[in-house]
Amino acid sequence: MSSPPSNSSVRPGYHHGDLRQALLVSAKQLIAEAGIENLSLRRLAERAGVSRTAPYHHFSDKNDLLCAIASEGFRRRYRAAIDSFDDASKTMQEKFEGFVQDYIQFAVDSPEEYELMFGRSIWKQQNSTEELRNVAYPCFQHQVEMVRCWQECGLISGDNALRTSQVIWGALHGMAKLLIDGIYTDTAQIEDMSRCAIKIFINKSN
Amino acid sequence: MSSPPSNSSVRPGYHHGDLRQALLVSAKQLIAEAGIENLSLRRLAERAGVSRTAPYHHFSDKNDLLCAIASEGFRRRYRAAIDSFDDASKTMQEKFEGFVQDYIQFAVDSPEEYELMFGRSIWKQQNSTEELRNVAYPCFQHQVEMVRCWQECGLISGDNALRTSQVIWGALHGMAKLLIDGIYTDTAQIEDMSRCAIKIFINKSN
DNA sequence: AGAGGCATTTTGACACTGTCAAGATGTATT
DNA sequence: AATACATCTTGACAGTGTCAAAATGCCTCT
Repeated sequence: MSSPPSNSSVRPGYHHGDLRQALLVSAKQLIAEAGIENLSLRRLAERAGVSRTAPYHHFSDKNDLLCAIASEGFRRRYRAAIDSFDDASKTMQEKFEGFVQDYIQFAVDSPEEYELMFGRSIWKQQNSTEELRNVAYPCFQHQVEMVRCWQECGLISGDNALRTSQVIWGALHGMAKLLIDGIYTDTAQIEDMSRCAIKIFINKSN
Repeated sequence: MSSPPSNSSVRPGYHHGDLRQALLVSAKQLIAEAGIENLSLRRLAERAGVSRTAPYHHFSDKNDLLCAIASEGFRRRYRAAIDSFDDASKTMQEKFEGFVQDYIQFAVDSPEEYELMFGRSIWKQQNSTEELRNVAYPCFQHQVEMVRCWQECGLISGDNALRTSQVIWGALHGMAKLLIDGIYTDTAQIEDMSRCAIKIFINKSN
């Protein structure tokens, strides 16, 4: 019954101040620690020091919560990708290599967050929130535009940017998934794999 | 309660006939209908006409059941891949194109089964059964060997068969996942995407 | 034949989960 | 101060996977 004082946060208002934010923070923690499948709203509430149903006043659903976390992830990824691509001190090839390596590295460094962002749970059916779509689609779009640039400058072959982008993203996504899902077990090969992928996608004439 | 099975085949245990097989069949049905996340052992048992805990005498775990189903999938996939690759009437290029298209098609046709076979649930941690590993690893290995052949005959570039195979499989897996997870929504583009992937991976000189 | 042995199945229970309906609480507005 | 409102809690329901103990039916050995 009486829950332990539950350390963690300082509560400004007596109504916990900002539960929504606290939940998001705790959720990201829990996910990073124990994986998505081990995230339960009840434990989350307990960790935040509130009752089991308190979260329902800030998120309509468990799915709603997950979408909010994923949205944050996409925002971060998007910004990182833009910053890297707009870095004037890099050549186009360096940008491409950076994109590939950063992508894989992100997935390997934050497997649970990656799983959440691209997993089936939030994209299948009508599960995706409008907020999630509003931040994720531009992120996908940006990848297509980068590929178009790399094609126009001759770094990458092919004429259809969308198709090429789908294949390249597919490759990165697939390798990332196979790695973090435990099918590619040897994580020491990551760098080699990335290099091999880069070599395949870049025009041979360069 | 019911009269003895006067008809049909001989089987070991007489209680149900062959519960294990019946469970596998029902499970595949349920998965195909409602997805993996909606498969519960209890509903499965109910559909098979037994009590909730009966399945536990044929599968140690829910995970054990899932691994058994996935194993079947791998066996089927493996045989199909071998048959296709050993078809003497095909050129090497036709074999490669067939491999790519068949792979994507399999995933799109049986999304739930594909999800189960390559999803994180059974591969993460120590979840994978020995039986599963014994049938899946040769399947993966076979892909590497095919890539080695395609490299040796000059169809595909690169010298390291393992790395190249990882990238190619990654691409197929990634595209498949993005499709069946609902991120690539336009399924009409599947064929175009496959063609684009083939074009990228095949040596330009051909 | 009978009797034990064993695989199979069931009933009951436990600890979880997400989520809804009502009520209680504190804060803000009038 | 009184009222409105957002927030939080308690209680409850229907699920879930899984364990322990008991019941059932078939097989084999003597």
